[in-house]
Amino acid sequence: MSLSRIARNLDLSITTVSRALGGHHDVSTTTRLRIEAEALRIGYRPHEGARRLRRGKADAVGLILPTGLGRFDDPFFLRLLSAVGPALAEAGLDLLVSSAPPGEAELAAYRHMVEGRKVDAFLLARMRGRDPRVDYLQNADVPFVAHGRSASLRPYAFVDTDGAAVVAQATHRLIAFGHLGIAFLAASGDLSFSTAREAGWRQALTDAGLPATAIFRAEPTEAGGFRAMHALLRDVAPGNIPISAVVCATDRMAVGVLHALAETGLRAGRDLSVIGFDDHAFSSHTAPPLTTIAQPIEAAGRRMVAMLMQLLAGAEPETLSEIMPAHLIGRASDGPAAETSRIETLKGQTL
Amino acid sequence: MSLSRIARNLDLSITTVSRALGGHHDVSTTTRLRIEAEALRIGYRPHEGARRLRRGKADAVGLILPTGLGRFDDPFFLRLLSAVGPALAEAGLDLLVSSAPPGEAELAAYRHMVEGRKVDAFLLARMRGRDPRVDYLQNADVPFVAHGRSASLRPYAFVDTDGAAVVAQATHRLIAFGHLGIAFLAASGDLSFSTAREAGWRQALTDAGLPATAIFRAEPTEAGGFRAMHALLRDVAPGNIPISAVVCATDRMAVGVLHALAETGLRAGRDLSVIGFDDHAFSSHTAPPLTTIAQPIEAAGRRMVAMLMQLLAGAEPETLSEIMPAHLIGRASDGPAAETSRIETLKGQTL
DNA sequence: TTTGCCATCCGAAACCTTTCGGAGAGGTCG
DNA sequence: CGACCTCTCCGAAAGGTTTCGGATGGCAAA
Repeated sequence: MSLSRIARNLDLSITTVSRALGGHHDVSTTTRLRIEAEALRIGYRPHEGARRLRRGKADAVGLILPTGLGRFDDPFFLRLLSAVGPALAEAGLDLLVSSAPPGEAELAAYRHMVEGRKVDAFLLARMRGRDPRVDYLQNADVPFVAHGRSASLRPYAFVDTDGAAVVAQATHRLIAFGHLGIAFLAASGDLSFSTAREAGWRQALTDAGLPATAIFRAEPTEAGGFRAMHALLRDVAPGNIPISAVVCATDRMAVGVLHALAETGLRAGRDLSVIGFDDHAFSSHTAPPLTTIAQPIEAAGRRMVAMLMQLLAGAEPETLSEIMPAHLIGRASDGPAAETSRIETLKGQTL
Repeated sequence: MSLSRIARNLDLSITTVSRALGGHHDVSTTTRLRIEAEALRIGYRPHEGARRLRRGKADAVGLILPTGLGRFDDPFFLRLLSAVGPALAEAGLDLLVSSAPPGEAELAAYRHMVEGRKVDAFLLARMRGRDPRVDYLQNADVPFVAHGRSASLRPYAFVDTDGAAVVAQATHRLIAFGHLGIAFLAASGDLSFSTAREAGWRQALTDAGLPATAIFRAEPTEAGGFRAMHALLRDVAPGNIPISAVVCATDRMAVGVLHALAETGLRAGRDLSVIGFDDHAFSSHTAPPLTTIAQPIEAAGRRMVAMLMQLLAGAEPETLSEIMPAHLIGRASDGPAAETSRIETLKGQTL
């Protein structure tokens, strides 16, 4: 099971066995062959732990899932994991996963991995506007690649989706449909993906000379979307909804919005247009099927791993960044604004 | 940063420092205090890798996510991870995650972790009827705890949901509603959770003297449920559906079924009753809100970790098992069978 | 013959921890 | 005074790997 065992069996030194198996040049072909045969015979596998101790590297990367309030379900992370796992494995790196709610516990989880030298680097997901994880890791001089941007003094390596551009595109689609009161349902919690998407919505409205005032925010879950839309509908006289379309920061929120509409007897896609973001598996099976935006999560995960390898090979973080395009998928939850709806909209612009 | 550094600074031996920090008794209080102060001063943290090498343990457990065909979204795994992560961390164990599609690649992933001595044990999820992972791990003598049961010669430690009992209960609810043609939509792929749930459905029908013939199967995804229901409706004359209710193996499938119904103009809960399983976050926001079954995933995850600790402490696998109850949540996707539907049902029993 | 070079091999240290088996000092007891 | 015990401490080995700095022997060039 160990180098010493092979060395003993073959009456060679441990050094020679190590160098033979390591593919170094100063071992004769005959010896190398003998060693390889013996290694195969006894089923030798290097002891990763010993190797890592000696090399001073953990050969592992950490990923700490930001648990939400209450239940934690977001398909985003699973899709990221399923792409990142194999890519990392291929590079010979282990993936250490933990989870913690943002806050002190989260930083403690990072510290735990860093101080125990369990990982060489991190993968960060779901960036926040001002992200304490970035500060900590930069200070501790631990390399990392993030999915998403956040405000930070020093640049870092990241992959991001061009949320602003594609949401602007989606908003223009609504404008072309004749909508005038187009709201944005933002995610609470200073999440940068939401900020970027909101900027796209704002830009599109401004470009069209429309006011970007109808913004409301909620937890980025189905329940959050439901509650927000429900509150909006409740506070307003029936038939007098101040908006005719809503762009949601996530598909999950859009599902909640759809539900709130259905409950009030409003038809999504006709009485009110709804657009989501993510194109999760359920999004093509809602009622009506959700018009949404597909972002390349799996590709982003693989790209993040590739960047991590470069970082570990000594590349400078500021040279590593990529913004990936997302694309709109038109389904049935949006459509032309009804005449009445247009009129109501003009009346009730303030929200 | 290391014991030797403390020892050097204090002019003591490494042994003494190790024993002081390890809480052994043969160190004088004075020395212990000096050592602790110095450790604090230089910010000493034991090197996990070195400790593990010496102790011959990895202090880590593996979890390999069974990637599905195509996209991999199932909220189940995320909920499991978010419970398992903190529980493991508290026990001082790391969680190594990877992902692989069932088959040769999956076994290779397990072998990779076992042979590289990266983990001491595994957590298994989504058991299959005849599960090669169980055989491999039992042969390799690696401890593990599974979520779900599977056919195996030797017993193993597991936590499972009592899917049969609760699905029987759900089926009885449908029977009480007057349904006579109650179908089961099973998950393809020899998944044991589906088999158990199917058994519950069968049992309830048999108890009620109803034939349990209407079973069809599909991928356990929204698309799978949609396609299956769509095919069923397409092959049948309108108004002549041979069933009036369908119990789905998972919520995701139920969402697909709901979609297929909506597309055909059928009203779930009135024309056809639908019951799911899992109570995922989106399930209370479908149209109509889904009647489903909540299973304690987070509690199961914590229980699995507790069992794992016992296993690592030397407990015998056959002494470790727990079957957890699940409970029905009545919402709006099921209801009394319509008169016509009852009649049609009697006509079209064969499916 | 000396010198130098190449190919092949190896001892020992290092990575950091834990632990076995003492050792020395001081006290107690007969 | 010697035997024995307790308290406190430590050297060295072990865990498995990598790697620095040689060492040996053979052979060709000078």
